[in-house]
Amino acid sequence: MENSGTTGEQIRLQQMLCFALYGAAHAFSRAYKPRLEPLGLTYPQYLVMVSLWEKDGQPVKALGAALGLDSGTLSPLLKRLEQAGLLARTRAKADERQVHITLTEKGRQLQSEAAGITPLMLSATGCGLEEVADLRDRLQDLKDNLVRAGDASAAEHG
Amino acid sequence: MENSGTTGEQIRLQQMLCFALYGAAHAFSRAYKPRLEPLGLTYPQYLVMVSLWEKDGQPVKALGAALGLDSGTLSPLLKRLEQAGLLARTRAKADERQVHITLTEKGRQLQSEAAGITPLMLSATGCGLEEVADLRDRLQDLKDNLVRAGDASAAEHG
DNA sequence: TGCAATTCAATTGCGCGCAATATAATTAGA
DNA sequence: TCTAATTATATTGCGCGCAATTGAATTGCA
Repeated sequence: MENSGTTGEQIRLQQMLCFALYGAAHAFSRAYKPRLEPLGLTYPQYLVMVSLWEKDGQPVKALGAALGLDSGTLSPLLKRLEQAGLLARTRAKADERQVHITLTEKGRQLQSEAAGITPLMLSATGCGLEEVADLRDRLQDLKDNLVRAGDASAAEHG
Repeated sequence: MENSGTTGEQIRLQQMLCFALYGAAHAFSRAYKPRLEPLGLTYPQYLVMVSLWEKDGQPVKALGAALGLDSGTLSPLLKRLEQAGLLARTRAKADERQVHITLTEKGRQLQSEAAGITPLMLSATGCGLEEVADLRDRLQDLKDNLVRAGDASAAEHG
């Protein structure tokens, strides 16, 4: 378990990895907030924009796979970014089920406005580059393990 | 910043610590879900119960401080747990502004039903005990740094 | 003592995050 | 070819998470 104590011990919030993760994730979101507010973005919207700056023209499905989100989350979020004039949603001609997300000029320009955020956030972590990279890699492995464990137990039970 | 690349490089989602954290936190919540469903708890509700199992009779304020949540989140959540018969909310006689949260017998009994979850989650992480403890401590430090940075910049700007 | 400032909890409003469902387009198979 | 299954996206409903506001109780200070 995530409780690193002996079997039978009382679980303590402060001992739980999941709670440390929960708190750190929220802390990140709160730390980003005042930096993203001038850009008119929420933190999840910022992650979507980062994904689009990296690869423009993705269909919703691919964006969802990159971000780990489904259409129930992305559809309304993308609608808000479209309303804000940052992107366009266009039905693919080849397959009309797909909607491709394309940045507008305004959406592309936002990248340079956001460029200053990353160094500010790095300094807010109080960590060095290798420390950040190491933590990131550990968290990616942890996530992969949790997902795999979920898949395995789902497979067992039908 | 959290991007460990050279200055001026394109930010990539997969390089960002904040995104790894975001994904791992969601993965934890998803992994807990099938284990908590039989108990009728959501993941945040489970964290509240863990806090109450550890220390019963806390006022809402103290619970919020322990969990990093405010009354806007806790009030409705606690109301649901009360409806489920797991806890009671009682106005403190000494200070009628405070509401103390006390577990019911059913709420206390749920602890033993939940006892099996922790070892299952530990194995789902695919990590050893020291690895889990180390990651937890790093995340707690990271959170503290992010909170401090936020406090500092808030103090600067009034 | 009396009144302003503070504190605690609840409420409102909005944006995720996700399960479940709906709808439309495409593919696969009899 | 005609239909059943699958796929992509959107919608609905509910529970967080948080800012802003409200209302009531308490504290502090003149």
